[in-house]
Amino acid sequence: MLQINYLRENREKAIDGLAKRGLDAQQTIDDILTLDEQRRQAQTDLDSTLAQSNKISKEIGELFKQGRKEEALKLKEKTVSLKVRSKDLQQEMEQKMHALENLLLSLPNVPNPLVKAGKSEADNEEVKQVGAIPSLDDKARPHWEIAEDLNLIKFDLGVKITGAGFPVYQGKGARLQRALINFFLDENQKAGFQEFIPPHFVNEASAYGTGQLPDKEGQMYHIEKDGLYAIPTAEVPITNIFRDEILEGDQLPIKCTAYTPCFRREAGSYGKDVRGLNRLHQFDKVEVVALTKPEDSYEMLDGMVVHVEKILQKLDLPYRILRLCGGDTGFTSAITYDFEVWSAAQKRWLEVSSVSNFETFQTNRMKIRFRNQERKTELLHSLNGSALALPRIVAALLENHQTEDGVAIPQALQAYTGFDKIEK
RNA sequence: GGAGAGAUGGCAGAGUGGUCGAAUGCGGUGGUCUUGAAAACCAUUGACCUUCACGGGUCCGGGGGUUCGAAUCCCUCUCUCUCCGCCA
Repeated sequence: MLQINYLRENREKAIDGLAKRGLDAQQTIDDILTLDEQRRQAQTDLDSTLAQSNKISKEIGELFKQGRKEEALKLKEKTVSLKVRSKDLQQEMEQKMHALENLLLSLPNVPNPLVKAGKSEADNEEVKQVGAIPSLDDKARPHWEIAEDLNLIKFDLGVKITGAGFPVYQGKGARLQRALINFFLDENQKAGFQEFIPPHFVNEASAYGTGQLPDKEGQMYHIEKDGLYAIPTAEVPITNIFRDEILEGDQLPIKCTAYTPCFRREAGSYGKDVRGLNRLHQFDKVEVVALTKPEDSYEMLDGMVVHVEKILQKLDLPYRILRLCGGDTGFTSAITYDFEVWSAAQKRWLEVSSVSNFETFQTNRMKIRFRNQERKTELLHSLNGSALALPRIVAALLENHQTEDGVAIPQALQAYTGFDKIEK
């Protein structure tokens, strides 16, 4: 949620910025500013009404104490009109506040100046591409064939037990999964991210905090009886650790990492490009989350980008980095870098990580603050990224590193898998 | 699942209708003293809204109610603890 202060002072900037998302926000922002004005007026009126009635109440108390009952009862009558008035003002203020908040919630984050205007993924900028794209012959097989053939992943078995999009990993396939999780966590830890194991279900307040609710309700699995949601990413529980907290300057920056399974309903995204591991309802991901002072967040963002790059390099996977255009940048993000690895058999890029700076968009709603130099509370910046999402990494590993009779395991991973190749 | 107790400031813990944003202790910060530190002493120390400012307002788990007035009374929800049952 954008800060009302920011909009008061940066009306033009916000309108111009949001235009890069293809959004004409002028009317909404002007409505917000009007409501803000009205809300503050109602607040001031309410405050002075309450001040009057507080004063009278004290006087009544005083009179009763002195035994001057008559005068007290007379004074009581005066409060009647004040009471009515304060109730009205209270209602008016709340109504303005809700209207204002609803409009505020409807606005996405204002993109960073680096972000280019654009409608869709076609307009994303390629920042760099690293690693040679392997030229496999036409015999190159897609990962779902390799996985089934080598008994690594059973898609049908998942359908039997649960449903489509819930694969079963087995044998070396399961071991590879565990190896990758440990490898990622170790790399993140070496880079200074503290490891967490959070709950895999969150309550409503947490889902609102990171912005899954109210909009993306249909994307989460919901356990109605207990009011809980299965997490779509570790970002949700991890960021919520700090909800309503005021941190001291010397605790910053905060860097966390966590492995969790992620659950997504992916409603409406059936059909193309969802075969095999490309899109699942349950998948594994290792996430990194950071909280920084406002002036440090872009340095942190750059550091996180470099960090993810290093991991991909260790896995010998060709990758490219995209800076998403306005239209493709997520609702809550000010700037997002997507990482994609080359899928040798599908002959296309697969997104494996998304690193974003949310600035104060998340922390505003969650009230994640720190005490600045003047000892005043100030909102922190929040960032997160995948380091990394497993399924498409596995897909790329199987496809890119396939051999005549199996799959070769990258050097860096061998200490974790305990084997250097997978054969039939 | 059954029975009971409770939720107050960073923590501990008073407060059962009026001047209580809230005693006291600990902790934090600043200072005095000291070569330095400790101890001691002094001062200070919640968040939010509003105002150019003075000031005003809100917040004692959440929501609602009674009252001129609620941390204090009533209703309701959530959570925590103790005992019993069940259980990885």
